[in-house]
Amino acid sequence: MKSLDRINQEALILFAEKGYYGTSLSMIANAVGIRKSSIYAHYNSKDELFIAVVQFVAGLYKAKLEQFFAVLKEVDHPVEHQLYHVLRWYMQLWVDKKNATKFWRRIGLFPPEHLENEIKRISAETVAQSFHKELADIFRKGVENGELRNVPSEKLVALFQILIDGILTAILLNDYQETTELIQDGWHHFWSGIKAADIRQTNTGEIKNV
Amino acid sequence: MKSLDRINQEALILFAEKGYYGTSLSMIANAVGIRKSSIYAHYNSKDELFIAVVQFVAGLYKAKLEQFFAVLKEVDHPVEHQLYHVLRWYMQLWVDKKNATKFWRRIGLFPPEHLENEIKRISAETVAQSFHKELADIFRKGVENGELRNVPSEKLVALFQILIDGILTAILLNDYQETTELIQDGWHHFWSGIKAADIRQTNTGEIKNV
DNA sequence: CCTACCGATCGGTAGG
DNA sequence: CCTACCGATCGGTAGG
Repeated sequence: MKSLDRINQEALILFAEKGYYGTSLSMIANAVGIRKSSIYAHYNSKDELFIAVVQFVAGLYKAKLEQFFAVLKEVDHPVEHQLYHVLRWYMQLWVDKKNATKFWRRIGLFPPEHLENEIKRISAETVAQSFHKELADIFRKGVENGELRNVPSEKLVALFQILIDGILTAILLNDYQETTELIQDGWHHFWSGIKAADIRQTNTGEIKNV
Repeated sequence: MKSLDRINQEALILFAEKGYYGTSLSMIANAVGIRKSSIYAHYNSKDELFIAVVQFVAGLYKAKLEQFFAVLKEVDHPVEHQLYHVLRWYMQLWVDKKNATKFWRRIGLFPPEHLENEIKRISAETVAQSFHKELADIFRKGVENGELRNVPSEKLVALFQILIDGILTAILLNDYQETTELIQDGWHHFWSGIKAADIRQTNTGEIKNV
């Protein structure tokens, strides 16, 4: 693996675990096995390295997101199944990319303030907007075909985001390894609240895997 | 105001905004208007000051929590109203004590690792356990009197916590000033999912204030 | 990618 | 609560 990639990788781990101010360039260099000053062969400042890591994670999420929704759209599942799979996919991302997720959540909630605007811009342009758009499309379809109650899709996206953030917070706070039950229960009750009234409540929560 | 109180107050603001490593003792001293070394008349180390702030916020939350639930138990509201008021009270705490809430969330999700165990111990002993207990009592009552579906109260507490954390994350991420709509929508859908089946869905979301 | 450095700031101490 | 100071480490540079 190239030295630049190793710097980015170790920087991601350390920034995720200790934050921007809790991570020094010496710590990153030590983790890579080089001298601190060698980092400056690749980046002109700590801020530049940090933003590069932000871009790296944003690009990773963008790729995963596009791939997932492309596959999801190929088959014509009911909205109920589509949303459940979005939830499962999102949480699987946490399991697969813990460092990236922890980093992303940290800089989203508590960014170093002199980089806040740039972080929010990158997040919006690379990930947040398209994720929001894909979700809104699914919800709109669900309202149109009668699967969902007639609620504005913007509102449904906001509610779904609350569910996602709530579950992710629980995972981060309690350091869960096993998230399946949490996701299933959370989904079950969320779906009970948004589905059209003519679907029986006793019929929810029995979703099979793809 | 005493100098010690001013140190605690400015430390809380700075730790909340910049975190443990992003806040230096000089910054705190500057904010108070004293010299850095004067802080050592009150605390023996940065860690000691930080933990004192943790204790202060924990004590604040404990007092608010005990007061709120004492009042809540005086009147015999339906579980639906009780839970909605818990949600409203919790979010009002955010509005009233933004610094404390931001600090509390930061140290809960991303504590400085050498203080992680102590922070979690203080949080559990002072706030988290009793909040959990009060919620479980309400849910248990709701299941017993038939207002709620027959779901273990532990599970209902976890779901309610997801709702709270999801809403709080939305507020922190988007810097909302107006949280009323988010809370009402979130509550509406949460309640639709947990209420007993014989209550009509169209009857929810019309909760009055106390 | 290295050695050798820089001024600034860090948490913390001595002594009053 | 102050002045004066400590060694260690910070982000960053010069020069190879």
